[in-house]
Amino acid sequence: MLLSTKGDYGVRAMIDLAKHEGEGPVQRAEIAKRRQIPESYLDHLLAQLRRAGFVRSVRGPGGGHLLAKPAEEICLLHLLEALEGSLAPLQCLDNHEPGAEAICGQEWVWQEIYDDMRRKLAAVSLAALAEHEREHERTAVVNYSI
Amino acid sequence: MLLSTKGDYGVRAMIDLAKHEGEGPVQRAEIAKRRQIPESYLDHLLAQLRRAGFVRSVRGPGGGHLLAKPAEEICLLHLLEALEGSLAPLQCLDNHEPGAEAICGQEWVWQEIYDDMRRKLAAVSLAALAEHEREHERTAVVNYSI
DNA sequence: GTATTCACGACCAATTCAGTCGACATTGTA
DNA sequence: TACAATGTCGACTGAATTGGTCGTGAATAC
Ligand code: FES
Ligand code: FES
Repeated sequence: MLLSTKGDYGVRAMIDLAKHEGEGPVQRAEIAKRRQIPESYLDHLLAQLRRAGFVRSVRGPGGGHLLAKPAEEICLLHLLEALEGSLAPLQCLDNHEPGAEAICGQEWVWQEIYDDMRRKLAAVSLAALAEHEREHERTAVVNYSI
Repeated sequence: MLLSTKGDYGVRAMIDLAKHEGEGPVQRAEIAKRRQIPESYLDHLLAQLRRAGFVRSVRGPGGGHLLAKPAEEICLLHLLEALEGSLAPLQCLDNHEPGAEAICGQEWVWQEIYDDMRRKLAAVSLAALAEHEREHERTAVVNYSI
């Protein structure tokens, strides 16, 4: 498993914020309910996202959480790296020791896969994810109404 | 981390066997030394690989381990899945629950990355890995001799 | 000043990782 | 036949990670 629930939940929460961009703060309890995340756990994730500069939070009545920057400027790669640390499929791709190739001749395969994955994740913005979800909702409704 | 040391060590061992294909059994101690794997741990991995049908083992003096089928017919995908279980980057890609898209709109991204990764791993055979390593050895020697 | 909301850290149970160890089975050789 | 070399198997373990819960406290709108 490359991603723990932390990454998954964190992205879910961010998609939720993106879908309510420009509508003022969204409360933790709302996100937790809509995205099926334990609220007290979501607390930690939002804290992490806030420290990483993706989220801005407002206290007091009517408070909640908002995107700290436009959804178009947040890509899945940076988001997940903030939540999960490195996404490297193998330890050695992060801190590469010289001479490793001699004892383990498979790094080239994984390096390529890793690069490819990062490229793909970098190409997906939060705005794209939110739009994709809206699109999905529309087709789901259509299917239901038939 | 998608792969634990189990997968990495296991593949290292298999590459070692592939490089000695046709030369009779290779002993655990040799593999462990060459590939820097704790020998008693390697024991478990070889057992797993044997149960999965990739390795044949011979007991007694002069015994050891060999590939159970030609190196060309063993691909990295099946090998790693035997060692690690599923390689899915997220739980939900294995046992997909209906309705998940409504609460977590990112599966499409990961599904694509996953499919891509599997395709790449399936395209790499143990023979290719062994050959790649031999090639690397040659260029390393050349570099050293300059 | 009170209700609402976020902020932060302590704590926890379960699981997985990365092994180690010891007893045992098999087989080639002297 | 005895013995040495080798693989086989399962029990056990310490450390880390995962996926949370809970309680206290701080900010702020009203
Ligand atoms: S040590 Fe890097 S792939 Fe094995
Ligand atoms: S539940 Fe599948 S990607 Fe989030």
